[in-house]
Amino acid sequence: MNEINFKNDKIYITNVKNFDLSQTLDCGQAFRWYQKNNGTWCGIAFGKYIELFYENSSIVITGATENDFNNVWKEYFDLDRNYEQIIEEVSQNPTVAKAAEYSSGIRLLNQEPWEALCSFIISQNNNIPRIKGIVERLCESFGSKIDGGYTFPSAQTIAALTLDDLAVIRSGFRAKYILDAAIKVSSGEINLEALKSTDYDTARNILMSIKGVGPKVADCVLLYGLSHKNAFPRDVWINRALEQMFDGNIPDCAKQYGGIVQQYIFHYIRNNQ
DNA sequence: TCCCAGGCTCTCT
DNA sequence: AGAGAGCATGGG
Repeated sequence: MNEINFKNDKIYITNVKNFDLSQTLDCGQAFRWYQKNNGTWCGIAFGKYIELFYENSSIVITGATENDFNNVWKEYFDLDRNYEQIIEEVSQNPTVAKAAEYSSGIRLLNQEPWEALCSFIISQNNNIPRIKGIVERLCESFGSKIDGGYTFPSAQTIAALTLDDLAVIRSGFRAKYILDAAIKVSSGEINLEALKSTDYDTARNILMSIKGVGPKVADCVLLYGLSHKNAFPRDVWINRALEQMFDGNIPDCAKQYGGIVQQYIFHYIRNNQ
């Protein structure tokens, strides 16, 4: 099991398995992490900015207090989940084993529900570099300035805007979807937190009542923002992979940890044609 | 330049 | 219920 040490304003994660910074922060599950020239990863979540890097085979976090770590980052980086055991289980399928081996450093981030919803609405019919650009403009335009960058704007903040206001982020036809989501969430019509403990089918249908949210975006929100690890988002890449590697069917071993298997396959196919 | 992107809505059968 | 066009924008 990994051990955590707090020393000189740094947090050391040692003996952690299945946690590769590049794989985890740049695999298309979150859009606000970037790497400096010196290799350090930087990003903002839950209104807080941190940096991460390697030091003597440990992962080091700077910019976070011990309370931040215990209340936010430990859960965000899914540090209590045993990925080694999950990989062992799903590797009963040799094709999944290949994808899991290739992607074994990915941890599923537990992101803020509203950020996940907004980000994956933006993701539809879009490419990852451009998604990042739109999300960044959204934060710079409407988030709060903190050391290191801008926070992700709240649903309340977005709900108060007009389509003209949103034109600056250049999200195209998705702007009206972002607005509808913001209104439904900020008004309380949809309680995202509550959907964490709502059964998968019901939560998925509620999310799909938002304009611009279909099966795929709903599954991404469930998986990345609402702790439903069985959700299995199917995008063009996954459909391509399922066709090429699994005869078009989701492998049986993906029932319990569907989303984690999905992420392994997604990362594998994107980096191997 | 042209194709396509972590899809969805709307319309027409 | 299922198929297909259209959608805003810009990265590669």
